[in-house]
Amino acid sequence: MPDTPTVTAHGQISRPTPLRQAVYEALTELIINGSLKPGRHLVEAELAESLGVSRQPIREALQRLQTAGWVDLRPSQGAFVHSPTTQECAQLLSVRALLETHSARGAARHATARDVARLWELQQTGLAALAAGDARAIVEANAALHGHITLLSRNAVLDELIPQVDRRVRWYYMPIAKPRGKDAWNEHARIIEAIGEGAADRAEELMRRHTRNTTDFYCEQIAAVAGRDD
Amino acid sequence: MPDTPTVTAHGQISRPTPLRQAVYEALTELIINGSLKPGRHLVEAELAESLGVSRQPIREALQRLQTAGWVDLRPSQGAFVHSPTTQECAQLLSVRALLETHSARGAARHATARDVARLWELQQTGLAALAAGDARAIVEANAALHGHITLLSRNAVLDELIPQVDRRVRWYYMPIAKPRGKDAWNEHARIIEAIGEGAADRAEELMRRHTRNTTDFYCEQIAAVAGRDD
DNA sequence: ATGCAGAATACTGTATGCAATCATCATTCG
DNA sequence: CGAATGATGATTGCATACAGTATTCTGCAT
Repeated sequence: MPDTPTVTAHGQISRPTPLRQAVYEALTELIINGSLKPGRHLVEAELAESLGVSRQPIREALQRLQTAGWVDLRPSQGAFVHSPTTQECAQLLSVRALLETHSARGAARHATARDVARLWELQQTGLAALAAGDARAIVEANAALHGHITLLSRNAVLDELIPQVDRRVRWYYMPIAKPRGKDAWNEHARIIEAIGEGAADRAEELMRRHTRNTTDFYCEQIAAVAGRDD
Repeated sequence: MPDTPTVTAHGQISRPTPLRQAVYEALTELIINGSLKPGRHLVEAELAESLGVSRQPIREALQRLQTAGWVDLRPSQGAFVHSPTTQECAQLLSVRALLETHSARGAARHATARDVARLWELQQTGLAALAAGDARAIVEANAALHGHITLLSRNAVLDELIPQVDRRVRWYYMPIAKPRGKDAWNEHARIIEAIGEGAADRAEELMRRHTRNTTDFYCEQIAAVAGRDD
């Protein structure tokens, strides 16, 4: 994909994409897909050369990666890919549950018919991915759906905070996406219905249960795995 | 104060503080105390000169300031001090309520006697500031108390997220700190009691009411002011 | 063999310079 | 007289160079 100016879907004019942004996206991708493993020392000069840019945009991207929780930045030592603990994953999921529950309520209050139609489209995408058994596509569709619900909540603060939590959850979520899949997408359907009817309380409660189910499922899976090698 | 390595109170060895950190703190201070007003264009070269450093640390600090919500960073145009809308303040307060409620529950479950004693100390500091009528000190003590509760929740994710929300709330909160004061600190006392007894449910509920009261109070005040000049 | 001291190396932190981009203002044409 | 257009100055984005610090390796004494 060339870095020439492009036009977004909304007809917005595109400012030339800063390199630091491209670097940020490239690095998150490398971390998510496992090319850069947790704990690995990220040397600025290496990254700069392999991505074909200077150290400056690398440094700026690393700053953002730190606040997003992808890397740990230790003074005069450099950047290290963040190593998640199972404890942290559980905390991340529980915080996500809080925030998304709140956003479901907001979505139910603000969504238009058009918005809801879009949610059903995303739901279809997810079901297709589930049928195809593509874990990566499932996780992506899941993130897209949840992200759109957040958008519909019309809450700028949530919209800023949730991605920070959610993208990381997405990372940890990958291994359990398939087994959890069927139930999760049934729950999605009922949440969308509630949003479509503007039933704020019901949407909130359904989302609360949905995220709690996901959290529980995750913890069980982890416990099962931990039991094997402890 | 020289920047030679010193030893902190916890016996930790202090890595030399990067300039970007100092710049970050200096700029937040300037924004909070009003020297840099919302909407103002922050020119890198100006800041660099006035702080006596080069543009590089300034740029890195601006990156962090953006993710923390203090400034808006528009590509190839530079940084602008974020202009909060009343709507955004309300959203910020409601999200803070969610997160702090959750952290109060965690604190009640994990706090030791020593931790609780520390909370009472902070409470005393707050009462003293209240008696002195020093709005700035009140806000600071309030932030310190809430921050310590978050710490006690032993939840790394909350500990990372709440400051992002809380520091901004602190900013908006300044004007209403005094009138809200008395009630707020009474509520604090009961929350601390609940934490001391390890009563998670009660601590959670008290915190929920406390943050809701604060939110309501803020909205009323804003409405009153808006009524005047609309 | 083991622990320690010191030098060498590698990396980060900071400063500076140059090119690309944007906003502003004067100018010209309808 | 107003609007479109081109030139100019200011500012950001990126690259490179240098200084300070941490880590590692080697050699030596115990």
